[in-house]
Amino acid sequence: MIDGKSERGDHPVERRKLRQWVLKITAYAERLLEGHKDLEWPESSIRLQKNWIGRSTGAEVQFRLEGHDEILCVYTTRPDTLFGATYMVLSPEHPLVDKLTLPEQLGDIENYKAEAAKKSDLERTDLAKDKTGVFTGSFAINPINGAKVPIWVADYVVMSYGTGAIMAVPAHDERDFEFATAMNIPIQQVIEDDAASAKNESTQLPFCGTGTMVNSDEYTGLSSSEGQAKVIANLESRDLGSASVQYKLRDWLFSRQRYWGEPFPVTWVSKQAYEKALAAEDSPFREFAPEEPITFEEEGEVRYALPVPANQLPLELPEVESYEPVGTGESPLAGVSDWLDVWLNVETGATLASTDAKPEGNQWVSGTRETNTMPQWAGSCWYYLRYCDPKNPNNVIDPKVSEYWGVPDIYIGGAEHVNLHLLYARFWHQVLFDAGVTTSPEPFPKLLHQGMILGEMEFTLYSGAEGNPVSSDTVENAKNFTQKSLSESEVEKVGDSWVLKENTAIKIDARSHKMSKSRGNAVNPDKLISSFGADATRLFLMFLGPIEDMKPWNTKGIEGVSRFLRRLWREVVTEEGQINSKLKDEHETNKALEKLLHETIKKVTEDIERLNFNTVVSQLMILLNQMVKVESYSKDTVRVFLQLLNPMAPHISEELWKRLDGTVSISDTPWPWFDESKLVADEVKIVLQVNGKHRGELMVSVDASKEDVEALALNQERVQNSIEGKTVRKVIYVPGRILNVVAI
RNA sequence: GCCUGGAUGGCGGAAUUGGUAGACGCGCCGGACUCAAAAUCCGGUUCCUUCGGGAGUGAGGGUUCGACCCCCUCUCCAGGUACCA
Repeated sequence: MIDGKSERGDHPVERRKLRQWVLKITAYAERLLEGHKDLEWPESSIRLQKNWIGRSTGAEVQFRLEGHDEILCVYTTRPDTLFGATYMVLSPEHPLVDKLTLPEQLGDIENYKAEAAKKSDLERTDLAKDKTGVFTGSFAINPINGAKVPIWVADYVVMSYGTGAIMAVPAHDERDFEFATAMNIPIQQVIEDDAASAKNESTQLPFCGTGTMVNSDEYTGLSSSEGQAKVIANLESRDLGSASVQYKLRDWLFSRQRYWGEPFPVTWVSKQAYEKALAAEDSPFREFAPEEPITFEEEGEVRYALPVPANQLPLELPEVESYEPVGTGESPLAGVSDWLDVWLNVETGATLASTDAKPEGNQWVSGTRETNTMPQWAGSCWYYLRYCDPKNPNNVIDPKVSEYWGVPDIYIGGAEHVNLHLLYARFWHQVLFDAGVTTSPEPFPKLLHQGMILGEMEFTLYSGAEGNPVSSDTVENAKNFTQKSLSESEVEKVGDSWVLKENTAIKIDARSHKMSKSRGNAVNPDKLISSFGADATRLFLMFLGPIEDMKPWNTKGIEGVSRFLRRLWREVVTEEGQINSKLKDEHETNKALEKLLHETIKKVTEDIERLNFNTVVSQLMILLNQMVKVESYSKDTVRVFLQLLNPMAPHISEELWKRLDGTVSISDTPWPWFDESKLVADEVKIVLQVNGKHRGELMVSVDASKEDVEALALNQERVQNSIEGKTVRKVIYVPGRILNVVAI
């Protein structure tokens, strides 16, 4: 939406009350938080969901109203600041606003409400700079000390959180402080900042932390946390409040006013029809009927939501000529009258189009189908279960099948899904778990966010109106300058910045951008595959860097992995298509190569487990480089190499495997194992340091003692030179790694 | 504003437990092969250097025999989020 108009088509946008369906995700808020502890997810993603669910603890406090019988209930996380409540605020939509508005304030309040209604939620928060509000003329009584506090209406309080009303404590809340200052409302300090007091300073208001209570009668001197408990206890004893937990999470609006999407399996009927449908013991309607009927009033008549019985499912969308809106804000389905209006048999559930004549018998009643449809989440929240049992006509998934397959081992997806899909799917899964459909409590035990691949590095030169080049660090708004993209040969790096070669005073903007159509920097994988093959393309994507990182693309880099694969091919197959004669039938005899092979098995196995694919590729390159260097090696060594490569480059590894007399497919062979004993060398390299500085290295046998190594080290010329004229104070020896001589 | 990541050669990155910083690859430089090119192979490639060394992982400080790694302060970049009482 831009300036009150839709971005597409420029239509005016307005808010309208609509009948909607919501899923009660708030009932699972606690479960969704609780479940986090068993998830192997990035810390930051768990934190994101936690913040989104937004659990807070505090108290509901009841304020009596002067001259009214109603009670004004507010939610606060800081009952310890109750003595500092110098005014109250109602959200403009709060139901008590009209009642509390005195006649002389009526005009102002009405105007203010109208203004607030015009603003979208976004605008209301966008215009957060200056606080606005209007006094109602009424007062509330503070339950803790009987003080009379004025009641205001302001849009910085929203109806959808807590009770839609607050007690305002300007001394200890930034927003209230801002508002009170603007409206000239008294500010009463009731908490002291302990850190400031310790330094003999006075508390800087607004002070929003916890501290020591002051100006609070018998509570003065208590810590915030003690005070909170005592204030709540006091209120509870007088039935004027109670401890309370609130969530930011709202119930989930699950209906859409469009054609596409699963229609809600509900028929709206009269009260008589509804009761009749549920009366019979064996009624097919009973299975899905809610405990309390769901109703709404339409043109003075109350309509009852009768669930479509199982024998009528699935309810499918009607074939229609047009998906155009009907103009009322309802779904296009509301215009498909031969689908919309039905004759319903309240005993059997049978449903006929209303274009047919009404069948005989008083068990047939008229009904109207629900026209809202479901959002795409209706499918995306459980597909991973359904994939395991896609043809099951009776259930989402057979619980036995669910138990066999379990849930996805790992979910790889963007972080933008954390507060949408991943939260929604967890909710659905928990509901299905409670219903006994699935046997695992959580759908995605392990989560990984892959990083985005950016376009190639671009060098951009900015020029002013006269075509004069401008240094990029002086450019604040790029739109005011002409941009020219430069090739790498026109720029060079000086210090930390990229500059123009011909004028090194001009800095160049050098960065990678998101791949996008508009920028034209997208890379077509089909082209890569046709030039380099699918194996090289896969391998390069993995070689680029850590999977979670955002990385710039560099098409030239694919040459490297392509060469690696071609070199491997040449190692195994000669130009004539024969197996290379350097590959021997006997077991590996080259000790050094065998050691490297086992190191590679270990590293590849562990790195795949950790999803460190880039280092898997590096390690395989190291091994191949060594194989190329030596004169000959065993076919077994190549076979293991191919097995390790197989998950990364399945085609070439399978082909070479077959050429090495592989009878079964390489992917059916067991993963190679490494022999710990093959990893230990007879000799190890010890790095020699003097005062932490590298001063040479030494090969010693693995079981050399500290004394032996020390003696050898002190014999080295470079070591001697470094300690000349100094006294050796200490020698630190890390077996197999390092010997550090500390000399002063 | 707040929260979360991150910063290492010309570039992508490696260093998994505090123990040789720059693995592996790209690019670049030099050479071999070739009539030539492609392909391939060999050598070099952090910076400075008086060739002994010295400096170096965004900046500054600290802990340690030893710090890319731990602690403090700051800068920049990326992502998320915002009247939630």
